[in-house]
Formats: sequence, structure tokens, C-alpha cells
Amino acid sequence: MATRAGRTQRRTEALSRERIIEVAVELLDSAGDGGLTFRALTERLATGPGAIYWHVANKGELLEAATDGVITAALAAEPAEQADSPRDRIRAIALGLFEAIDRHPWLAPQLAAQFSRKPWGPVTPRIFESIGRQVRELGVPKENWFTATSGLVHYILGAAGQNAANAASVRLLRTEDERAEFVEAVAKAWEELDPEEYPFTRAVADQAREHDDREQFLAGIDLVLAGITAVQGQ
Amino acid sequence: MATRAGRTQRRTEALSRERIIEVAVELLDSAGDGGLTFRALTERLATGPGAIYWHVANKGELLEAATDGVITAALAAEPAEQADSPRDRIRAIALGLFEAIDRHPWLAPQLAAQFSRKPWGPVTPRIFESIGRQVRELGVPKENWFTATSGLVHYILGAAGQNAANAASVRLLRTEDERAEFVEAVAKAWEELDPEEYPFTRAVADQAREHDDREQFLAGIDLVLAGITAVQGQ
DNA sequence: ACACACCTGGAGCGTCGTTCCAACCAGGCG
DNA sequence: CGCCTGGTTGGAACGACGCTCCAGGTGTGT
Repeated sequence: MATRAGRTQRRTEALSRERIIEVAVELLDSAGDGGLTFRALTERLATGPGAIYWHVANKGELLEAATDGVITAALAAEPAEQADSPRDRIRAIALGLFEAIDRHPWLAPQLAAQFSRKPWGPVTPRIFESIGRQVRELGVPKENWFTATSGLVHYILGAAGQNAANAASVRLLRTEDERAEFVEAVAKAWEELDPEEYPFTRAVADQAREHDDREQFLAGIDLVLAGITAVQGQ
Repeated sequence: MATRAGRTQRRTEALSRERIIEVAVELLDSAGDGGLTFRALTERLATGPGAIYWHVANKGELLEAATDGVITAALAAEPAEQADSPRDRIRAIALGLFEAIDRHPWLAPQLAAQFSRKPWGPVTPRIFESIGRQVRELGVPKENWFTATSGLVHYILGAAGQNAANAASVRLLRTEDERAEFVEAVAKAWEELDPEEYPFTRAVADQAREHDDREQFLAGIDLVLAGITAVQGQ
């Protein structure tokens, strides 16, 4: 349904599907996962729920559209630095997704849902394709394309989603001091675990305290890439 | 709050925190993410919400407790086959988590939330520790312990979560025929993508059609493990 | 100027998580 | 023996949610 693309575009600034999605993304970004409410939406758009439901079937479709829009933009953005090798291009794509999910933490669960419930939808192939092409150019033999690409995509979405949830909860702490305090508290809690039961976690508490999320993410990408090129030729 | 461990255990089968969590897991398993309702809970336990709220602070705490219980059981279970090397033990732990998440798909988002919002909670260190110990025994130099373990855990949770969401939606299809039909439909949709825009995805549609989820997951583990041992010594 | 298809927003339904509180019941005290 | 007290229980009710319904507005084609 939803005829859309009104043949005559009546008003200068009317209610449109695009405008609704735009505000939905704003609400999700500013108020988190549960921030997208039809009541908040009607208030921001100065309208009623009926008007919104004319443009959008339900909340699920609105979330899908918001996800699609943000992911498409993230994959279309050109990498800041030049990326000459397939390896660098994979790193660039991964970093683009990482940053998109970091800016819009609600993306993580949404992506997981879309990958499974609608693998034929626009998002899944788009991500798979852009990573897969570079895997192919890496010289991976064809019979391993699917395994290598799946592994990479799973790592990217898993790690980025994890980091996003993390960043979202840290972002609620307003001052820089509060954030440092949070990281410190976690590291300390790990250091104070039972030495008998948690020797390893205690030992890496210091590395957890000092790690940088983005570097850690890229180090993981390198790990998987090393695995891909180690297991098979090239 | 919550005196618990009632001094006299009045009835033979009374309401207890343990009983509530048990039923909560049943509800989540049978009815999916949104199946856990205080109304469904009161009905199954033949009581009112007040009684439940006396044992449990709120829905979030109930979800945490359910997650903790299931994960602890999964990590405690002995691997079916003997696992002599650290590599085999990592594969066994990963497979245990994979199967736990497969059986309880609601675990995936819940784990992601707990890892970020409460990294000091019981679940995060427990998973980190059991993987990390084997990473240490793999001979990885100490300065890379955190990176290697994070990479593994991110892959495991990302891939298992993805698979869980997938399996959950497929499980809604009753007959074996319907499931085969679903897989076939996805593969076909991929094959019919625009050849200009999606050459790679079209090329691997066949591999997607024939892949086995569990094997694919383990292949990804091997990929990361190969990366860990390739990047650094051993 | 009339009609009709498109678009709007307010009222309201059913369900959710959660709170409140009157009643209940077992064990200790008079 | 009865009562009293404090740990438990469950029913009623509240506010917020997603969503539906529908009586109207609004503008364009005729």
C-alpha cells in the first residue's frame, strides 16, 4: 500500500514518509531503544497517530525503514583515507559500519532482527555484498567465499553491536569524569574477583581499563583477516 | 530485601524466586521474546502480580536471573567428546554457548545488554574467564590476551546471536518441508538479485543454500583461532 | 462550483509493567 | 488457647504503550 510519491506534492513542508523516518531516527538517537513512541512522534510532528499510520504500516516497518536508510548511508560514504588493497577496503567498510552503529546504537538489535526475519530484505544483501566483494579480491578460493564472508560479517555485527550497547550506556553519563569513573569501576570490579575462580579475568583487567574501543575492534578485524589468509592460499 | 531461604519452608510447593525464574524461562522458550508477561506469569503460577514482585524487583531483574541461570548451566556442562587441546576446549565452549543460545534465542539480546550495562555482573566475567583461560593456554603472549579473547567472544556472541534469531524464525515453520521451502526461497531471492549490483551475493547463493549452521559457526571459530595463532607466536 | 480521492488528528480499545493495599496465615507470646 | 505480628499473597487499579476507527478537512480535476 502507501501510494507515496504524491503526484503533485502539495505543501512546502507537509507530513511525508521521509519526514516521519527522519524524526524517528532523531528520537531513537536521542532517547535510545525505547525512545521511539508513536506518542512522541505525534508530538514532534504536531499531528495524530492516524496521519502517521497512513504513511507507515506499523512500528516494525518504521524501524525497518530507519535501519535501511542509515545503513545505506553508511555503506555509501567514501572512506576518509585511501584504501588501495582489499584488506584496507574491508577495514574501511567495517569501520564505517562500526561508526554507524556507534552513532545509532539501536541499529545493532535491529540489524540482527532483519538479518534473520527478512534475509531477502535490502539490508542483508547490501552488507554481504560489499564485504564479500573484497573477500573475493583477497584471493580466497571460491569454495570458501561464503564461510569467510559470514565469519567477517558475524564478527563485525557482533563486535559493533556489543560496542554500541556499551557506548549507549556510557553516553548516559554526562561528564568525562563520570565516564572515566565507570571504566575504572568495571576494571576494579574485575580486579577484585575471586583469584581462584577468575585468574584470567583479573589478569586482563588492566588491559580492559586501557583499551580503546575502536582499536580493539580493528584488531579483531585483523585477527579474522589473518585467519582467512592463513587457512587458505594467498 | 527478599529474605529468601524461608526459615520454615511452609508449603510443599510454594512460590519461590527459583520457581518464578523457572517458569519465566519456560515462557521465554515457548513464546519467544515477548512471551514473558507478568500476566502470563501470574496465570501459570496461579497467583497475582504482588506475589511475584515480592520475590523479584522488576522484569529486568527477572530477565537477568533467567540469563544467568541458563548461561551458568551451559558453561558447566561437560563437553560430550574429550577435549585435550586448548583449541578443542575453545571449540567445545563455543559450541556449548551456541547450543544454549540456539535453544533459548532470547539469550542473544539479553547477553548483549548484560555485557554492556552490567559488565560487573556474573555473566560477563564467567564467559570471559572460560574462554580466556584457554587463550592463555594456547600460548598467546600476555599483551594480546585481551584482544584475542575479546575477538573470540565477540565472534561467538555475534554469530550465535545471529543464528539464534534465524533459528527462532525458522522454528515457527512447522513442517520440514516448510523449512526447506524457506531456505530455498532465500537462496532463490539472492540468485535473482541484480547481476550488476550484487554479483558476489548471487555467486554464493548456492553455498548459502547448502550450508549447515553449526558447521558454519565452527568454521568461523577456526578462522578466528587461525588468526590468533598466525598473528602471534605458537 | 461540485465531487471525490487523498490526508489528517482526536477519541478510545486492549495490553503492558508496575504499585497499592486489604486480607491471609504460621509461629511466638501472654 | 487465642491473639498478634510480620512475612507473604493476589486483586484492583494506574499510566503509557501500539494501534484502530472514523468524522471530518483539503485541494485538484471537471
